[in-house]
Amino acid sequence: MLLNQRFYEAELGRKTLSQKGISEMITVAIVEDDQDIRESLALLINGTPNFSCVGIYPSFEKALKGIIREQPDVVLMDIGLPGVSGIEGIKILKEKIPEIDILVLTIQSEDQVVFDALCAGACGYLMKDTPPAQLLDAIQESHSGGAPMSTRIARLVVESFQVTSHSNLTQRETEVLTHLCKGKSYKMIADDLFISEETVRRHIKNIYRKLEVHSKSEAVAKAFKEKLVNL
Amino acid sequence: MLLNQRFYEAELGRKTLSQKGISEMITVAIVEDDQDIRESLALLINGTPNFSCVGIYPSFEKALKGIIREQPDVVLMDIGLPGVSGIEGIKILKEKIPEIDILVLTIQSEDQVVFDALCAGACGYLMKDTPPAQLLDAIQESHSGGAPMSTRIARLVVESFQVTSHSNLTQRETEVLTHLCKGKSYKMIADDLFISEETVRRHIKNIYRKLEVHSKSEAVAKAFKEKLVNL
DNA sequence: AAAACCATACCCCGAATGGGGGATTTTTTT
DNA sequence: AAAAAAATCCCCCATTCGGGGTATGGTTTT
Repeated sequence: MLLNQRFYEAELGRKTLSQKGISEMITVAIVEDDQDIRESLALLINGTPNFSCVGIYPSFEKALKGIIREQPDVVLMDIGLPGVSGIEGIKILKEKIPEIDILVLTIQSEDQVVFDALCAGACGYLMKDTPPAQLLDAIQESHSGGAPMSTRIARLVVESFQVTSHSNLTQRETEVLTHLCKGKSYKMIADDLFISEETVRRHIKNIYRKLEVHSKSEAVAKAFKEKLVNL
Repeated sequence: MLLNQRFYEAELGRKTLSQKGISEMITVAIVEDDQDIRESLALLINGTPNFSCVGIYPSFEKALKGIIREQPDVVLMDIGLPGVSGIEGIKILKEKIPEIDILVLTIQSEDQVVFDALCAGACGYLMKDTPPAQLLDAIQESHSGGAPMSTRIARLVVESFQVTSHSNLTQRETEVLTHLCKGKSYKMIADDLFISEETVRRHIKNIYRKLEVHSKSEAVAKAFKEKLVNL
């Protein structure tokens, strides 16, 4: 059977890791609404040396109490849960147990979901098609202070740092916007750029038109969100 | 000279393979000022099937022309380079060849350097103590659209998404600040929170005092930079 | 050469903002 | 129960800001 086949391969992989000297017992809790996946995961974890599943739950509501009691090292959390969403669950859990490592394991890969999960406090993000051996590695990695992510997710996260967004602002306008983002007033910007306050006003008018905003705070907010400036 | 010899061989190798139409070959360039490391890396890469080193350079200045000519798939880049820094180099390279994957390989692990490198356009960040096998995996991973990072770096990156900073703002003040960060006016905030504009004004006065700022744009800027709000 | 764009600068005016007071009620902490 | 903190509301006033014009000189594109 395919499932058992996977487990077997995974365990082979783990043996290799064991030989490398990784020998701490890692306790894991699972929050996953699909029964098959949930139980497969539990089998995988309990069937692997140095891994122990200390709780399997079909929803966050049912998980919270047990997780607080068991204090597992790592929680495998689905996102698309009934009732309290995985994202909300992560927030709540991290508030109760700040040092816990929450590893998202889901089929959802929309950018916003990924970022929401990480903002909420997840330490890693894996797609459900992750092979068993890699999943075990990822749990280990989470517990070792890492942040395992599926290939595409990792790139997504890294690219979020890059200022890609080319607005249609001119160089001077970008310069003025940068000063706005430092909280400067018209007058201060004028002094910094050695131009008249009226010119600053003119640039800002154009910036507002191009960004479709109507105030400094809105412009600053947009600049930060869309990474229009290099501070 | 050894360097030229290797370089020559590398180039020959690549051309031959290209002619044969073998496309899974990953071409790599190395920018690293330490000669020992540089040559070890080249040996490792050239000694591995499907990897080919198509240029090794001791500085960015010496690398730029060759990299543009060779168009390698992946560049292994040190940060602490003489002359043009690795960070600057990444920016320049990504501007010239946007699709190139730049993998930082360095001993520096200060948070700011890591973020600077990623902002500049690096697709991954490895410490120099990465074992050879993992380094090769990381190069492969970079080329497959991933973002390989050393354990600690990955966690650092993921944690950067989390709103850790607990300011001394009250709940209501944080709420008001959140609305400011959406670019709302006093009046709009008052309407949203069902309180008078005067109360909004009062909250904002207190926010300014606590954040030590004197305008909306400054407050918004600080809120974004220190992740005081959950947008 | 004409047109378009950019950076510069000025005027007017009403609305929004920031800083200074003071005050009451509710909630939380001690 | 008392004290402290938080949230609510009000007034005054000078400054800043946002939107509406207009204009000139320089560059770039067409």
